[in-house]
Amino acid sequence: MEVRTRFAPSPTGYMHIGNLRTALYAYLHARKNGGKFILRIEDTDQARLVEDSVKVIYESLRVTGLEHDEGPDMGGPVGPYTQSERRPLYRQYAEQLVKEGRAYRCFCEKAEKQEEPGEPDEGQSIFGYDGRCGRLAEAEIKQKLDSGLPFVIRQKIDKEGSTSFKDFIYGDIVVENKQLDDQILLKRDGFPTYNFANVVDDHLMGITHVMRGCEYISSTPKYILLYRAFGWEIPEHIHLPHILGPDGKKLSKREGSAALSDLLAKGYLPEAILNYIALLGWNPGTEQEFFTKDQLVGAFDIARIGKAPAIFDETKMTWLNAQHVKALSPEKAHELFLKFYPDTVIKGFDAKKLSGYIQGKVEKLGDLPAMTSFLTGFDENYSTELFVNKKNKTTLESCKETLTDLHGLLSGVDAWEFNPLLNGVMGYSAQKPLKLGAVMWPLRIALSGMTVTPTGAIEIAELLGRDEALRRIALAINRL
RNA sequence: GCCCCCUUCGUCUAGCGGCCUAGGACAUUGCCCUUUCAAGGCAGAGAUCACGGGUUCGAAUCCCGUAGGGGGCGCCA
Repeated sequence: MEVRTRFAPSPTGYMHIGNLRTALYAYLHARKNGGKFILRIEDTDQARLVEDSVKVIYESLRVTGLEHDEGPDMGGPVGPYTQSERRPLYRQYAEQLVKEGRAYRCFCEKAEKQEEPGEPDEGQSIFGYDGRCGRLAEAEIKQKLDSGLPFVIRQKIDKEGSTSFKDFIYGDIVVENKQLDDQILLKRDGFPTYNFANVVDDHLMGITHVMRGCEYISSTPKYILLYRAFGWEIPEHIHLPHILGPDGKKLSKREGSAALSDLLAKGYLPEAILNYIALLGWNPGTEQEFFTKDQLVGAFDIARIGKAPAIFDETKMTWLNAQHVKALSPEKAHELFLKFYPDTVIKGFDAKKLSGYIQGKVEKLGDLPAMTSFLTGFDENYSTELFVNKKNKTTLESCKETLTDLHGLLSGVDAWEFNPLLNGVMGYSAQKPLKLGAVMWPLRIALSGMTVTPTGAIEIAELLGRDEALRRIALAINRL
């Protein structure tokens, strides 16, 4: 049977990284098995519709390359793929259950959820519905209906016994039926709840593997009861452990890494993001950690998904991102860097050359402005203490001497290019004699005013150009 | 309150009864390289496998309990 997975986000306005991972796994599983990856929009909450948020979903899938085979934008054999357009279907199936006595109309007042949970009400549970409308007599129902009372449709759950299912990750899950609520299937406004729509749609759309966050694991028995009520085949259920923030709590927008857009803005490569989140809860069974998207497709296996929640560690993602940056072709890297360089760098310097020099050191593209600040934002008041370096045995005095020599030497260089510059400096260090590091250190400090730079002294000198480089060296000599 | 789930270095993880003196990666520390600080290479430190009982010749691996954490109990998804 063809594998069919789906990603079913609700349009909230941003792509949560946990949801993205769910999409990734569903995508990988479908691709790995030559199946179909379907996009379904779950917009059944009319009160929460966010303008343009469907676009965010399309855009997120596009930039990460998680292309779907069927969806609202391209159609497919089991459309429509937007739940708000499937309302008649849900009504039809809900009515069918009512007719069969597996669901009933409930005329009760809306039980507003308290915003502040506070102390749970003593005694009477605020949890669950007592099922009273399920015991209404035929005549009462007719009378309420005739008087135009609004109603919802609730699933009728026999409180005897228990219901179980086998989760692919978590194994057998058994729940006493008395724990199960007569959940609402169809809301007062005629829209289905998630609880109902997901079952109807997953079945109608032929989904073979239901992948979603493990917050649904407790309600899955209710879905199982629904599948049984309809006599539908139960798909494979694959509940995924959560991704947590550094504090071990839910990954929140405050961390600045909960949304895909945040990560992209910081300059993480889409492929690196996929690579990193794939490893949060899954491992290939080998020691490989660097994966392109295609390599993930090849290596992915739902059998190797773990059970424990994972903490999102931006440090490790940064490292992985650096690996992906290194793997880029120089042309591609430069093209991407261009989007992050300040205008002053692009206009004032050989940006292409710069990109080539620093590619191996870029961790995330958002660091580029700070990394290149020494070019345009040279701070002439840098501390002269920077010149003192134990390892290279440089002192303020030695640096002054070296720089004075270098200034004279470099002034005479014919072509201000990497090789002549390097040869000049190397010749000087050999002749002096001084360790190359002892020469390079003061030169680099003088040119950049920084102790750590994204590239070496010669490269910086070349990028700055003769006049500026010599000016900075002269400045350093004066200050020493 | 009731129910479900989870628990191996700081973090991501390997491990599915003997290969474990618990392996790898990030981070951290030190060394090396000397066409440069960095990057790269190498090495070290870091986990009484949450805790307590069992089962077994043998347990990180199986069973039970405890604790801690997470999730669910919405006319949200």
